[in-house]
Amino acid sequence: MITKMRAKTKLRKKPDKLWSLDEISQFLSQQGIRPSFHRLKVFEYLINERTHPTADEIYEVLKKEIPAISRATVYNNLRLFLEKQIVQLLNVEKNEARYDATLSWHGHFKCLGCGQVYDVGIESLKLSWLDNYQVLEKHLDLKGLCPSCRERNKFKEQEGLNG
Amino acid sequence: MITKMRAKTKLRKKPDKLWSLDEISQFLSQQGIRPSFHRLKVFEYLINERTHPTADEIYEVLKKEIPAISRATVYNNLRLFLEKQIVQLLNVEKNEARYDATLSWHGHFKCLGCGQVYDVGIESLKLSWLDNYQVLEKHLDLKGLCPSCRERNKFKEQEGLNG
DNA sequence: GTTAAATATTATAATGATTACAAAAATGAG
DNA sequence: CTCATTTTTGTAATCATTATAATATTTAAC
Ligand SMILES: [Mn+2]
Ligand SMILES: [Mn+2]
Ligand SMILES: [Zn+2]
Ligand SMILES: [Zn+2]
Repeated sequence: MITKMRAKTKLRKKPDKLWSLDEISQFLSQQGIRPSFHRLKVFEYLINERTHPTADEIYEVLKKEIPAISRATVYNNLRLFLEKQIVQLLNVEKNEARYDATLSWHGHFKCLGCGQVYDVGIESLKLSWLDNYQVLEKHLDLKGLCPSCRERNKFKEQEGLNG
Repeated sequence: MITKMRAKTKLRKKPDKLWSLDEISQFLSQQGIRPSFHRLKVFEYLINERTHPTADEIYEVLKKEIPAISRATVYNNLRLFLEKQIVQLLNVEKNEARYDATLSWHGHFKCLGCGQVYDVGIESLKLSWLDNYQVLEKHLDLKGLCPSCRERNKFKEQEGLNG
């Protein structure tokens, strides 16, 4: 009964403690990025929601609180974050750039049913013959169906087995 | 002297034997795809060159031999190949769809210097918590510098170590 | 606190890869 | 050969993103 701790964890999880605007402001300053208001809000969304949003998703959400915000501002700031290397760009799906403020090495799973992008823990990865290659970026991208979408599609799945 | 066979292999390799148009025609027919001439040539390029080309690269090459060919035809046939699942789509780089007729599980390395896309062998990959998820696609995409581009950039690399 | 320079934001135009569309050409069964 | 189906073509449309130039805001100097 003592072993088997750590229950099975959800793949995408909000951070335990949300970042305050003050903390974000400090962090951006440390990184040599001036903490303008819109900029703070874009980063806040990335770091506190962790939903791997597209630029447009961020724009649509922020527009509710800041009706004057421009789509270009969101794109501009995301580009800046990429240059400064405080967020990473995900290309799980073509024509759908998504952004992630988590930089530690992990993979992504996109559900083709609901469209959500989940984090995937990577326990080990062994590659052949990369001596002398300088690896600057690594991306592991999976696609498929999450448990609930799979449940909803059970019928089709079984159909596939026969047909 | 008997051990240590198999010298270090290049990451991207042309197939040992090129496919003839006849063999390709047969293969497409088997897959329920009618082997029109342009279609054959597009697939021939993918299967015999193995350079992970973009649609436009294929178009530019085929145009030399078939001046009347249309860019739309290349796109149409690539889309058909994807639907029929005889090629896979690579999203290593955003806004740069590349196509690969090798379907076995392997990763890709794109050199940021010369732009070439190499195959990477995957010896093992262990993921956490994907029970109940149905994985339909897996992509491992790396970016960096290949040995020769790295050599050419040695100066900059060392600069980075100091500055 | 005014002023001037630097930076950020905005609205809109431009880009570029891909797709949609409709007409023309090629193919194939009968 | 003839008609129906498929393929190809050329062009227009789409859509995410970037470029541009004007306006607004922030910062630092005086
Ligand atoms: Mn992530
Ligand atoms: Mn490959
Ligand atoms: Zn789902
Ligand atoms: Zn290179």
